[in-house]
Amino acid sequence: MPDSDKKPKYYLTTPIYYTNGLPHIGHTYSTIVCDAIRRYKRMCGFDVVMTTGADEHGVNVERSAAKAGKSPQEFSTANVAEWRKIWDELGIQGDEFIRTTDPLHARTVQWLFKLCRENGYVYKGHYTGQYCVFDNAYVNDAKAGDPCPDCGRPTETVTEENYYFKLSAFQEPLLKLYAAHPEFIEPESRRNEILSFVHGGLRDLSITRTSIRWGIPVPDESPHVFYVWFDALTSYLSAVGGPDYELRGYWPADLHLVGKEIIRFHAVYWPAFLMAAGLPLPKQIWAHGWLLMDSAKMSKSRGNVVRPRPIVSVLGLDALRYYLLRETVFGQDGNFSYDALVTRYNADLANGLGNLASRTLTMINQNCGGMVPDPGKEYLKSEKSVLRTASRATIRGILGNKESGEKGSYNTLSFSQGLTSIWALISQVDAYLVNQKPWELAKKPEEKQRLAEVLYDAAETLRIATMLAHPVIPAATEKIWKQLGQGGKVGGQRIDHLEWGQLDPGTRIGTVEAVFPRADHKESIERMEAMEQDATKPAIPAGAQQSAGASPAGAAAPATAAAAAAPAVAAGPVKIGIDDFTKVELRVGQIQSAERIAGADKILKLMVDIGTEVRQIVAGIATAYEPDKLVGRKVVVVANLAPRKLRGVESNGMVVAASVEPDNRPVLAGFLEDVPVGTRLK
RNA sequence: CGCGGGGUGGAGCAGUCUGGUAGCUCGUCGGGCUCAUAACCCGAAGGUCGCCAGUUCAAAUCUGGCCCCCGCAACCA
Repeated sequence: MPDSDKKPKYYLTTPIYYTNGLPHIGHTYSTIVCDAIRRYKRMCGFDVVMTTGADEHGVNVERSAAKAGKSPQEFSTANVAEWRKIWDELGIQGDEFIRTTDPLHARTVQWLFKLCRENGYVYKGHYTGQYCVFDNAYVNDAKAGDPCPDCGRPTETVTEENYYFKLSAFQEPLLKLYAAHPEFIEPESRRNEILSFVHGGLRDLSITRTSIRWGIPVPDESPHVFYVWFDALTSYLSAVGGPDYELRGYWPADLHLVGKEIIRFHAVYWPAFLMAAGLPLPKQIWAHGWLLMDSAKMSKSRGNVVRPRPIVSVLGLDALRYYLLRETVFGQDGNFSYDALVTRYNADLANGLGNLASRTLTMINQNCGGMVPDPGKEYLKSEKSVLRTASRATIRGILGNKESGEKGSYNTLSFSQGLTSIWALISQVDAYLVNQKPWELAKKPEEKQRLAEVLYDAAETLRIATMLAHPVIPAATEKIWKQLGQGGKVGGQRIDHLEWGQLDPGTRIGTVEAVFPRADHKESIERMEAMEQDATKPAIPAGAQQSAGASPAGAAAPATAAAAAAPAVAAGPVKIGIDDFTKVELRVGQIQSAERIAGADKILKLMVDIGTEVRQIVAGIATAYEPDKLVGRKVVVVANLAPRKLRGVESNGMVVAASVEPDNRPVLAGFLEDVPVGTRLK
């Protein structure tokens, strides 16, 4: 209502995700962190808008769509629907969901381009690179004559006309920006990285393509289409009104939360585009680290991808949220393992907060007639309660202190620190209860006053912990709030007005029930793993990446299009006919010599006698075999493989080896009987 | 000298910017309590903070050198 006009505005964004596959734990991490910040800011009285979205353009989508026999638009729409459904299940209420196929977004991109161009920061140029005609894509870093890494066909040197953005003109302005606003890039390590990158000089950026069709057209420049980053980054502006952003009043964004792999685009390109267009700059870019899989435990069950659904259905949404925000120091890389997840759940949520709520409220029910006891005005005013002092310190540590200028851990996104302090407070209440023994006080009528004091202290501290934890574990805290007999929603409270003593004596307690039932450690893990496997096997929409080896150990590498050059691996194993197999010429070869290649530690240069000739073959077996020990050994060779240069050395064939988990250690294929060199396998 | 992140009690981590008591969670052992979700509380064992040198009254923390591990990239046709 008119209220929202008065509230200060706060705008934060998740990256927009490349929707070629389904969200995994990494995407979930970024998004949940944003959601927690959003809830916190709401509780501080801000009019908050949080956006997330989908980056739908690019060659990979185009290709996956073709494979699925759909138009890119259809294909992408289906994926986006699935993403939205999952965010919905995860209780992420993004206020805006931006799609790059949205007409408003297209207009915004074109508008931004026009502004940059009018201001003289766009010029026409040429891009020359190695192009694979079959795959319809440029091959990065390939030299003339190199084959395509995807399909092995030769690439062609292609020159295409495109528009360049004069990024080079922004080196000084950017450095000035970073100097004037040290908080612009967080954390510090990332800021240093960007600083040195920009100091090293900036090259102009090609921002359009004529080789791609699935993208936003450049106005009046027919075959030109905008290239990923110019398109994707602009979505942050389109999400809050595009060219008419001033009407909505949310731009500039207060916070762009991104993964560390895409910090450069957000901290360098994006502000440069905006400066060129004369638009206001976002206030802060925060790069979080990656969530790495506990490889030893996960990889044996192949595929390192962990998805949110199984976790949520076994332990609940709050368990996942709590784990993600508590377990890793925000900004650094963290580990994910089911084992740690369940341990955290039981130790902190079930035994900690859940149990405290249960014991406190039960005692009030049993001894105080189900109403918050009244310790009397005098006690409430006095400084006697140790929990009062402790609570105040915790509140202050998390929310900060205006007078002293302390920021508070939530304000610096130090969620793990904030949560640690809340749980330390919870532990103090547990200790307090054991010391004060309210169950004994209850037996002595003369201790009635003391009993009221103790239980009031416990309940009030519980209330404070509940409010403080709410941004991170919204569902459970709402339940406890209700059990405490509090009106309204916790989420609707003003956390910045939180102080000791706001719990009214006489409040009737609600029904007490376990908020976080204890989980059986082993069984929970088994259930989650089983569900993960089930979900991975059958029909995930085409193009979903279920690969074992694709992105780094299933890491949280959300990213927008360009960063996620992840190969769109097609569906499951396809059966081939015998004729396909006979195309492969397998022969017995004998290694005549083997040597290391300078500067390469994984591959060996082999000379292999295959009967008709001696071939030079490069094999990736250096980590498992000593060169000298290979000489004379008989191996299986793919003899008709197209030549390929590896580390500058030409390889004419391939030595067949098993790739043994967990490290894909190569083990050479061979024969028990002696076989003449050159014999064909079929 | 390709880029980056690490090496802190059995495991996983904080602390390092702003030198001065090495902290947390889990696990182990012993004890207590019984209101509570077999929970909670107390205590104990366990660390030359990767190695070497330097600065300093004082170094996990600052400086220099070295070793090792992990991502990315290049090199697993």
